[in-house]
Amino acid sequence: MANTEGRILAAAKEVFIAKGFDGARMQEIADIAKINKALLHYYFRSKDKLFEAVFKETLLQIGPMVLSFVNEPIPLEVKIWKFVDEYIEIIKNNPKLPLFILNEIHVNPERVINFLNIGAFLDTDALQAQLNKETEVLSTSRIDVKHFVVNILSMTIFPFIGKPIMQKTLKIKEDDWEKFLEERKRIIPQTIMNWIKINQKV
Amino acid sequence: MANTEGRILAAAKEVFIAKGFDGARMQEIADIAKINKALLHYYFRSKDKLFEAVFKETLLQIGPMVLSFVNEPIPLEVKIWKFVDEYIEIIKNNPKLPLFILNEIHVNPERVINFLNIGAFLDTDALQAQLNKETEVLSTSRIDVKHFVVNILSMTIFPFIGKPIMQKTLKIKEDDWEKFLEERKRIIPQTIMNWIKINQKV
DNA sequence: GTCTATAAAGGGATAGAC
DNA sequence: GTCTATCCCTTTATAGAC
Repeated sequence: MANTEGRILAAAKEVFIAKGFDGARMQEIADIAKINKALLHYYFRSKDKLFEAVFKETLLQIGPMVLSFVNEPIPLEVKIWKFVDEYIEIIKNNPKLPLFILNEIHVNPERVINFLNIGAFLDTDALQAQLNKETEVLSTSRIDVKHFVVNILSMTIFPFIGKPIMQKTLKIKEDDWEKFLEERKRIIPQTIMNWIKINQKV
Repeated sequence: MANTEGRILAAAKEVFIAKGFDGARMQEIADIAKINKALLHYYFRSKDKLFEAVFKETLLQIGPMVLSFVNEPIPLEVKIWKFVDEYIEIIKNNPKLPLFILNEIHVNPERVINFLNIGAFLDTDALQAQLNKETEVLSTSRIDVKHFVVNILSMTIFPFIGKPIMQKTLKIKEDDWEKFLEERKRIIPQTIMNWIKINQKV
């Protein structure tokens, strides 16, 4: 059967993301990987080590992919559209990932803190410079790069994290969720650009 | 000593929020409440029942408080400012609450699904009507209430959920966090209002 | 109501055969 | 590499004294 280590990692990823570290059971991971518990420990010494492998792999997979072009010299508006579009597509394929990562950081910072250097490089100074150039052209007041980044990330990621509540509160049926996400690809850049464009000079 | 049940609930809330249901230990709750494990089971039959009590109480406490004025007939811009301001203040006092609630919904929907009716009433139709009136006056194209609500909630709540990553990526020191939140009280309404104001008619 | 002691089950980890 | 059997610690839950 196809390589065991790969199957274990895939199964572990599935269970850890669905249940979190504390809720995950080695037995369930073994069952899904179609092996027994003992073999888990043969490949990865402990639950901690297995989690570490999964978490590291996940961050390496998702981190750089997204931010690769953020530091590149392309027009601001294009950058925003591209970022939102790509990010939503990626998370659509891994909708539970953001909450999983954020929650593990929360409940056990010590366990994951070592890997947080891996993803998420962002040249804030360069981005702030690009923002300054943009607002200069538009003759509007400056935009703080911190709030710029937080606004975009928030509006892009939060709908996935809060999906059940969003669906309930706003009466979005599961069939309409995909359409809703497509709308957001348009709405988010629009919201950001409009914010920048009429930000009155004081 | 002050009423035991209250101390248990307070201790349980603290531990459940910090560690999640799966990570929480009855022993730790007992220690913090300065009683022994047996007494926990005397007051609340099981860990599940105790969690249920805590979760329900938490939702009841936070849900209606926030949305009480959202359905009221006050000007849109005032409503936005007030909402963001009050919401940020409330979460500042319970910064771990949003992630806790969202994660519990995620890892165990069955356990919490019954209580989700409690909070979060929102008259979306009325709010959509108010938005329509606003864009009519401004002669801009209509705003979808779904994205309106999601945008505001996202930008308000997400910074708390992603605090460690925000701090790291954007180099916000702990001392500056409070200031950062104060800035957001101004930035979020501004972002939303600007979005509405120059949303071009097609 | 509150305690100590202990049962009962769960779950991570290991030994040892093949 | 893979399995079965089992160890042993942790954790929830209960029994029973005071």
